[in-house]
Amino acid sequence: MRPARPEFVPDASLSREEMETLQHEVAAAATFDDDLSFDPANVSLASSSLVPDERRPLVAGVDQAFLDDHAVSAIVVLRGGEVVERAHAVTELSIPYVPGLLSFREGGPILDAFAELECDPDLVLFDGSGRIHFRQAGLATHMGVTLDVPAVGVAKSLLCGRPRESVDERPEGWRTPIEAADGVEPRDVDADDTEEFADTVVGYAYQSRQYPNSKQINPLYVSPGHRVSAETTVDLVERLGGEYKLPEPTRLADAYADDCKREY
DNA sequence: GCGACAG
DNA sequence: ATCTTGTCGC
Repeated sequence: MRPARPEFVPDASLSREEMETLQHEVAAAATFDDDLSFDPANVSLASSSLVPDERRPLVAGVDQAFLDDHAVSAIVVLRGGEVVERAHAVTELSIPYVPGLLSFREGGPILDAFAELECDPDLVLFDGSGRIHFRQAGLATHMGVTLDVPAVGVAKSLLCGRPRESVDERPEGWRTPIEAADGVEPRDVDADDTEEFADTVVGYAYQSRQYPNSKQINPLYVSPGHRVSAETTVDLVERLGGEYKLPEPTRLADAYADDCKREY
């Protein structure tokens, strides 16, 4: 799979200011409404289904592992509970991690792995934020727009924005909106409605797992990457959840990245 | 100036 | 993200 929008491919050699300018363009090109090729209700981890394969989406999980200055980017594609393809790439890293600019460090390596992928996923889960980002252009948004594929971001901690309610000690399945507050810029520069933008729901905190008598687990922070709404994003992550905290596609990609790293 | 900050 | 054994609990 190759970039549909080459002009948005993250370039690690850009200046910080140029990176932020590109992020504004990516955010302007992003769609935070549902524009899917499938019915979210047909998303499940069941290995067999009465629903014909054509209507069961190919869902990909993407994750990375690191060794010194190299990134191992891994992609695992599922149809229901079955793995239908895996791909990976080892890429040299050129810049350090900077909060808010993650896609410029890891985006290129991820696209290298996508170049190795034969199929075209109907949905991709990324490890990081999408719309929950200072300029509404987190890793999932940047990659989703560049590949023009429905994308969601799944992060283990909150980059910015504000949970509507406290996220402490919540039961499995619980969710609460993440509002833009003052940490997220509006996309429309001409808008004079920045006050109400603060109430915009840019994602959700979602308690995917909780063990009975064990230490409290932190929620996941999910957000739209591209071509999916915040509400559908949580629904999809819920439907793709298995026995662990991370949704199955992400968890499998995580394990596959580690495997590739060991034998490298 | 202070605090916050995906992976 | 990564360096890492045992250990507590379902």
